[in-house]
Amino acid sequence: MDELPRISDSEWEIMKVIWAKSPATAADVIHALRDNKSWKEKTIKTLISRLLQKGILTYEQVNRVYYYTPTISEEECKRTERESFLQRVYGGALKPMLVHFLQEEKLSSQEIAELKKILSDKEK
Amino acid sequence: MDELPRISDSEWEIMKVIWAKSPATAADVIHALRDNKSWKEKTIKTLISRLLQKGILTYEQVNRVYYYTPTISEEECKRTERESFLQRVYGGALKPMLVHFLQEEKLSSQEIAELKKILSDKEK
DNA sequence: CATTAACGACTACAAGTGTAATCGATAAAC
DNA sequence: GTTTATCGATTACACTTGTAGTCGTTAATG
Repeated sequence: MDELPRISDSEWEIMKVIWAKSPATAADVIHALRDNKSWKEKTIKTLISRLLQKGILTYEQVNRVYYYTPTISEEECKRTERESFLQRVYGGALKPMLVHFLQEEKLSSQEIAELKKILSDKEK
Repeated sequence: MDELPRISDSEWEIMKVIWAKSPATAADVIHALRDNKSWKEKTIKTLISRLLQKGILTYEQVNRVYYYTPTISEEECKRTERESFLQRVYGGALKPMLVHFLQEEKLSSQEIAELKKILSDKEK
């Protein structure tokens, strides 16, 4: 993969569904998003088409049903997004970003313990 | 401020300069970005105009020199971006996002210590 | 078989973005 | 004073994004 194309906000919604249910049909996606998104079916179809064009999805046709599969892993996309967010908003400065998130958001004490453990492990 | 408009990637570059040097002229921005961005002056002017239109900048004219000032604080914009990133990519799940960042990126042992302290304080 | 329903393909269209160039006014330089 | 250099305002233009609608084919229904 030479250059990974941008995935827009709306496209992310589609991708999250398809990553979760890997060979997914358009109907699957429509069904999965029916409740939390007020998109028309056609809108979802359009987004899927664009993801195909961008090469982020492929499909396999079985009895005239299209099964869509991601060509990029969710982890890879997430990493790209993390990098781009970190760069764009914090100029790449990791610690200040983490501090903001930690101070701003809520975490259970169990989650805090896990994070501390990760940090300790990292400390080596 | 009712609805805060989106700040695009390029616009962020401009804003970072202006936040850093609060009443800034176009020349200041052009100068600050000359090295790491290959934008033409006109491009920077356009971006500044759009930020004005969006109401994210105001200007004060002193002897035909325009001094631009942000109307929104950097912290507020960062918070918005953090929220949007967290929501879009991780569906709002804070801990997994933090785990990814912690595992993937480099931190000095001092930074690790600081983060652990923040976590401990949070634990209360 | 003919009608209809469903699906993907193609078309639509305005707003936002990246990336500038041109225009018009005015200030600085001769 | 006239020319020129600046500066912001206006215009340009293709691509992306959000948000669908229409078309043509084919499958299911009757």
